[in-house]
Amino acid sequence: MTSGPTNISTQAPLGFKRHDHAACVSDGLSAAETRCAEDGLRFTPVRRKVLEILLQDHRALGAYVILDRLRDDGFGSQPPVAYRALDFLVTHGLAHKIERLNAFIACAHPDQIHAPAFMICRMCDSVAEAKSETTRSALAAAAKATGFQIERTVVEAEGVCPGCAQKADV
Amino acid sequence: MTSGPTNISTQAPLGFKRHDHAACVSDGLSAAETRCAEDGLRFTPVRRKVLEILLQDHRALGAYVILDRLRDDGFGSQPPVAYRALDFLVTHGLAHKIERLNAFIACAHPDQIHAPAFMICRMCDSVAEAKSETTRSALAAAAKATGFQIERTVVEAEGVCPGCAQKADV
DNA sequence: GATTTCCATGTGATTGTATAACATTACGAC
DNA sequence: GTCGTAATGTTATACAATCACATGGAAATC
Repeated sequence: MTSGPTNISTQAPLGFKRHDHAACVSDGLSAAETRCAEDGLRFTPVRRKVLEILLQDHRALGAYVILDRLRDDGFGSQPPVAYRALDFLVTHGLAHKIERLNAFIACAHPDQIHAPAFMICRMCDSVAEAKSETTRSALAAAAKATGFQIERTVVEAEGVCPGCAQKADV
Repeated sequence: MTSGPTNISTQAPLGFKRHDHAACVSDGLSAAETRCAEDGLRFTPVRRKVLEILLQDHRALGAYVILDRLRDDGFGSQPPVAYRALDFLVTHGLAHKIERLNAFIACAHPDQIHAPAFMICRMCDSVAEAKSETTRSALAAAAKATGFQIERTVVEAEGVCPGCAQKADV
């Protein structure tokens, strides 16, 4: 493969922006390795493979799609194989579940603790992760008023991404 | 049953607050009737029954639980019966889906258009609906920055409700 | 009032999502 | 090495959601 200093090797179709997508995958995997080493977690082959699969798309993948790809690579082929790896990744902040879609996506900011917010395009299925501290604090205020203790938040917006909006406007 | 003017007939265990729960059900049903009459919608027996079932709990019910209760009352027993009624209620703002639980709950403010936010207690499974305009606007700001057009939002907080927190503290 | 049309319901079958339960294997601590 | 624990493999099953098609009933049209 030819590659210059700022070569856009894999023209990522999605994520709302063009970017060097090969870097997403390798950076994501090495960030996860570092993180697991620091925290004494075992970044086993299945877990690594599932994260790699997730990193390849800026869209949410259903557990059974992931399972199919695992099977292709010679891993176990029953649902728990995929679900356990996904549980691990989600628990340790390396991936997120998109509740609206019953699907999973690699974390875009694995280096920091955060309460994520997502924007889901209903036309191209791409999913973007936003750091939404403001949203979180607004929720926290509402909860405080009633004495509710928040442990986890789900914030997902469904709509049309910039790219698809442009195409639809024509 | 004895009953005074402000009798709390059914001591509602949940919803984060004690209240006259019988009123929740009857008020909810009549609000729905009014609403459907105004908008020329058909508030059929199945739809009415499903809303009544939802109103009886301040918790989210899975589609199959609802289906079981429908069957007990002599309605159709196949999944589509429940899902169609739920679709109707959700579409017209009389109920909401809690994505985190893949379950449904009656709307607490059926009289106004709103983007709801929910607080889900992981200990007692009760769900409270908050009017959270601030949360919505925070999300809108984040979306505007990237050019994303929001059509629908999912805002759900999971944690511990005041009542359960108190019990756990002991 | 009969007919047409549309919407709602009933039913069977199927697909997708998720977990329970249990056997087996690999790893790390001692 | 062996022992406890964590991870994986596998079977089976529960729960969630939709498809496709038949039936029935209300309202609109004529």
